[in-house]
Amino acid sequence: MAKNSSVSVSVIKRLPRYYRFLGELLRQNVVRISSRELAALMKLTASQIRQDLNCFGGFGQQGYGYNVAELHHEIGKILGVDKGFPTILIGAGNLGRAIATHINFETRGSRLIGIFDINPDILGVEVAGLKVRDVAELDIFCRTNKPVTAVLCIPKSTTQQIADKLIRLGIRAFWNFSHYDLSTDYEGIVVENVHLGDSLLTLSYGINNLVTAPETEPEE
Amino acid sequence: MAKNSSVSVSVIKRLPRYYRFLGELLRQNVVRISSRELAALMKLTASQIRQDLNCFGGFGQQGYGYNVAELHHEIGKILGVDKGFPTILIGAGNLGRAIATHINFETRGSRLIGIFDINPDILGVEVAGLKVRDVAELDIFCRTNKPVTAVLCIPKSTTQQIADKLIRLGIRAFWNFSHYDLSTDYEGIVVENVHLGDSLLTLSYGINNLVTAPETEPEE
DNA sequence: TAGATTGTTAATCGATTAACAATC
DNA sequence: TAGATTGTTAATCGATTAACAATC
Repeated sequence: MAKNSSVSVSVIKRLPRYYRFLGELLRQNVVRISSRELAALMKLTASQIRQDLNCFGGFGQQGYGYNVAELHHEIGKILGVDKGFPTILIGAGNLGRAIATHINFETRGSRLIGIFDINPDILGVEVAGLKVRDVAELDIFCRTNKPVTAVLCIPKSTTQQIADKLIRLGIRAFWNFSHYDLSTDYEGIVVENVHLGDSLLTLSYGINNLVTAPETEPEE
Repeated sequence: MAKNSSVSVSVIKRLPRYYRFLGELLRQNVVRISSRELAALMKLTASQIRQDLNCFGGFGQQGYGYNVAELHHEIGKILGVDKGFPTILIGAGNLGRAIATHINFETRGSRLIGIFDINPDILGVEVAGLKVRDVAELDIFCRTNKPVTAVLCIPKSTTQQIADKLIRLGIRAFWNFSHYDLSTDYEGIVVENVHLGDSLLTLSYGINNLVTAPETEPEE
């Protein structure tokens, strides 16, 4: 059943996308789908879909395909969508506040239970239904509420130091938006570095190359 | 010189990270660095660094290594960091406003020149030094100012339609934050789909697996 | 049963790593 | 010159795709 030991990260990174597409199909009341049909929809190969799903178990049925509701549910279980891991957010600046209000944590395996900042001007302000607390309260808050995940929306200069402190306080997962590469190989700690700046630069490369070298073969 | 035809996306996605680390070294007044030293710093192999850089040309010198300032500058040129591609942002909700204020477009090849929304309550509000305009003005604005890039911070239901419209208005690049997969194979259009929700779900998977199956080999 | 489609093994492709001759 | 380190070719590794027997 649980074959999920050492599934490659390429596969894991595709799971949320499968989950999204299956959710959409479910909303459209599609009952069953074959790997071929799903592949066409998601612009993948049917082979890849079957390989990916078989890392976790045989969710399909020969001659029939996959039951959409069941597959959606199973992938949700693998991702832990309703685990509601208690989560805190550090840094209630522009980005932090937007993440807190814009992201639907509840449907993505998490539950936002605390927001922290150092800026006195912002303490007590309500964001996403939570009052912004002083980082000085972090110790007592973590001991009491045992958050598992920390969302970091803080300057790169303080990230490593805050991360170390949070690990000592029992945090086991980081969703890191700071411009700092948080090491991904702490024992027993999971890290998602986001890097929006890198994403924009990748786009810039694309534009630059579109304009600079549009013709692969000059015509004369 | 310009060997950059058909560089693999794996390599391209690493360029912004090289650029970041080299920028940091530059700030620390490091003059030269070998692929081995840089590899240790970035947790890559020296081989990979040399392979990656040689997709674009020989920036190093045998027996010496790489000049930090020069390499930083060259990668910046490849990424188009100072091209200042004119950019508009559609959707001035929580996320849109945070992106507008939080991202340093200027140092990442872009220049934010317009922000648009449909919500009458928000029109005219100043965000990142720009007054939020009505999407009804999009046509005239694009004809006048010829933006190249659009940042999409809009609901998934409207994304495809807005993207089609923007392509007709001359937009050639999308930085898409909506929960909709914008097709990545329009001819002559570049797309970066961000999907913060998928990122959070990937983290959730990680936590779920940390807790569910921590021991690879049970001890008895 | 016949048709369809999976689960899974084998073949291919691409990306990463290792090795080393070229050269500063 | 000798030592160091690149640029580049060759070897390895992993991920994707193709093929097909199993089976619903």
